[in-house]
Amino acid sequence: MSSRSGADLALLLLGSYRNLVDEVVRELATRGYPDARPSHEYAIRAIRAGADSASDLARRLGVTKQAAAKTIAALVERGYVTTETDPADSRRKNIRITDHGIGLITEGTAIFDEVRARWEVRLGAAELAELETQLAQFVGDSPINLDAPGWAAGQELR
Amino acid sequence: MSSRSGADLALLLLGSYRNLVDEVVRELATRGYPDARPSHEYAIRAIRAGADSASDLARRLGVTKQAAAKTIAALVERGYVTTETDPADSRRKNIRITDHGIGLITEGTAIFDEVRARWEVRLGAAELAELETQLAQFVGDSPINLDAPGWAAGQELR
DNA sequence: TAATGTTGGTCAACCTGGTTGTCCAGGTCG
DNA sequence: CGACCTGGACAACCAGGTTGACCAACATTA
Repeated sequence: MSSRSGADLALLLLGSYRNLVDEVVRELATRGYPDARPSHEYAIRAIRAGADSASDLARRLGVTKQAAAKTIAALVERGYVTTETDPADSRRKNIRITDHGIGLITEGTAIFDEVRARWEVRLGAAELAELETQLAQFVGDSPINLDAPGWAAGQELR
Repeated sequence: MSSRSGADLALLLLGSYRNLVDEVVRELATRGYPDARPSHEYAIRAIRAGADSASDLARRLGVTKQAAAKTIAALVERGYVTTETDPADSRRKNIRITDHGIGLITEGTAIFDEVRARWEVRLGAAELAELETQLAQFVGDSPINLDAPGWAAGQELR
């Protein structure tokens, strides 16, 4: 017999995610990245991981190339990346991360880890590690590619 | 030292949520509710819990009343609720849940619980319960009202 | 080499689920 | 009565996706 309902579980998962991410976005804003959205972080990470063109990024993010192109446009606009046509293949536009972009994911990573560390204090290291293992099980058998958080958009803070 | 990064933790939480909800939506579709979105479920639940007008629902969901009105319009369109102006206060439009709407949350609840039960089998009842307790801690100290999942929208399955 | 196919990018239109901002009709209260 | 809430609706907008159509550039192969 369940102490909680499945619907509650969903809300708990989503709520935890929102808490974590909101905290990061909020903190990022105070550290000189006021216009950074979660999706920007994920996108820049994917680019750094090797997605050097729009189509590439699209595949890696699991979204259409049009969506990826929009994201890239936003990143360019905010100065996180630059693009220039590939000299070897003039169809491609190579993406390069700027120092500002590097700064964003560096700070982002740090803040994520800080928040996680706070959770660790509250929960205990072993417990948090186990929680992560358990979550990984749920995600692991997923048809969805975890490297593809197209669904990672999130909304603005209220 | 963390075996995982904070950013990974975020993805785990989001991924688990997505898995759970996608499953429910998918199953709901096969049971006669092909156009049901997660937000519909949450909204109907809120209505059932006492939100009998648009402004009411807005407050309960933590969104603007315009957003709530749009949601209600969608629910009406799909036949999950009906509205009629309050005889006592002709500004208000009282919301009533139809049988179809009741069916939706009944089935929805059942499916949520089924999926949770599967997770319980995989993890063990005690472990899942503990996981929920831990998550509740993260959510518990939140400024965000858990009864207000305005951020519960989610996207279409791909 | 020329024809055919594949790939990268872009434009345009649209959808969902939100947001402001403005406005008014209907109640409430002094 | 007039001065204020409050419920609802209209319009415009935004983010982050989606389809669909299309073209230019590279790749392949007869």
